[in-house]
Amino acid sequence: MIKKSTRIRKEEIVQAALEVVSSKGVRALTIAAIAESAGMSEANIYRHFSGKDELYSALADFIGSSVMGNAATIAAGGRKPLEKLETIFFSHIKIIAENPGVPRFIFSEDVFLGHPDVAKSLTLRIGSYVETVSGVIAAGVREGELKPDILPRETALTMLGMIQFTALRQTIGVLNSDITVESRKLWTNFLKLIS
Amino acid sequence: MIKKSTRIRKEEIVQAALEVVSSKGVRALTIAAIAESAGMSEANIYRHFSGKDELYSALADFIGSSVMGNAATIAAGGRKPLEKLETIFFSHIKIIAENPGVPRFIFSEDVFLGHPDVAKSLTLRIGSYVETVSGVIAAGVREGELKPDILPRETALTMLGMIQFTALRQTIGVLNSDITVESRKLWTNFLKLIS
DNA sequence: GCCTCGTGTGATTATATGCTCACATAATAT
DNA sequence: ATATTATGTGAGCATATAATCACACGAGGC
Repeated sequence: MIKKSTRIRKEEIVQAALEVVSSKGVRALTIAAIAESAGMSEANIYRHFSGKDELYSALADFIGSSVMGNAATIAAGGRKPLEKLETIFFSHIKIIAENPGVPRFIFSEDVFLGHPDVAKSLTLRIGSYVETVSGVIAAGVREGELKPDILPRETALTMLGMIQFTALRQTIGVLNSDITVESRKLWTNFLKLIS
Repeated sequence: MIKKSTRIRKEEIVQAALEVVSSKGVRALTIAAIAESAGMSEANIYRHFSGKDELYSALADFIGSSVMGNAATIAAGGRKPLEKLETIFFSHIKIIAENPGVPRFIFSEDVFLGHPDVAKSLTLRIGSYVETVSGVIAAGVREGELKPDILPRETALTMLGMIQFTALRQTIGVLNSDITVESRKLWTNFLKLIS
């Protein structure tokens, strides 16, 4: 029996939870499944998290900070708007491709109908994500890289919808080709739409 | 105690199930919840359906035929492509607004990770839906209503992503304004993107 | 009217799941 | 070295859920 600090164990447990979601879905995110994936007893999960609610919260924080913060960093960079947009798009796709659990968790019913506090925090993050992308698009319009008459917010929502729908299609297995190939086609076409 | 024919009861049960999904999510789609919503005993559900699998199958058929068949009918009509596209968009939004359970069920994990047969049938329907919309867009391009260089399939996916994302945002409560208002803005902007 | 067969139900079972508890043991301070 | 504290675990509890069964009953054919 090996003992580690709570800090380490918490990270391990969150990682294990994310793996479970990626491989078997949010529906299968049971304490037993997490414990098995993390290689420890169920009771030990409760030694580090008060319950499922706190675990969900930690998972949301991890996903939120590591994933959505990414877009903000890119947006704050010094490149041209269109370049930023493309980078945001493909890094988002990459995250989805590597870790299907991320979009599944973020938009899961378990979170939004079962854990209101977590839902609230995720809602805020999604909102700021939309604003970030909207800002980049608005800048692109101002600088003449994009069509002059498009609405930044609605265009941002369209782009995020495109990404989210790709994630969904991947989850349900409708994507026959690779997600990277598919996303490249989608981006090429989106460029024609916005510029 | 009132007795009705199996045919009637089956419809009632499917309706009750859809109501449960709409109000409490797929997660809450338990036999007990359906029984309560339909006003009958749990055991009576099994009198008409062999189990949850058959029930899911019936629900998928109902949604598929009544909802997705709609787009095909519109597409087969005699109007101009752009008009058709707009009609498809707003009737899809209307369905979502009136019955949030529809998109929830169609893209639910419970279906795609728990009921493979149902998933397969839904996958087929989604595919033909994408093709239908793609066809309308292709016609629009040919007739000069839409930009000449856009890709029909990718543009169709973008449009459906926009719809699906709206449904998701409605489900998780990110939509502050009404879904009809939101969808009008999105469509206005989408028109600018494609024409 | 009444007989039969399909329709309806309360009680029950088996299993899964979130969670607790008494107890064991490794790490750490003294 | 020993005591203390935090970490780890098997066993068990309460509840929820899918499914079954014996039995009750109502509608349509005669």
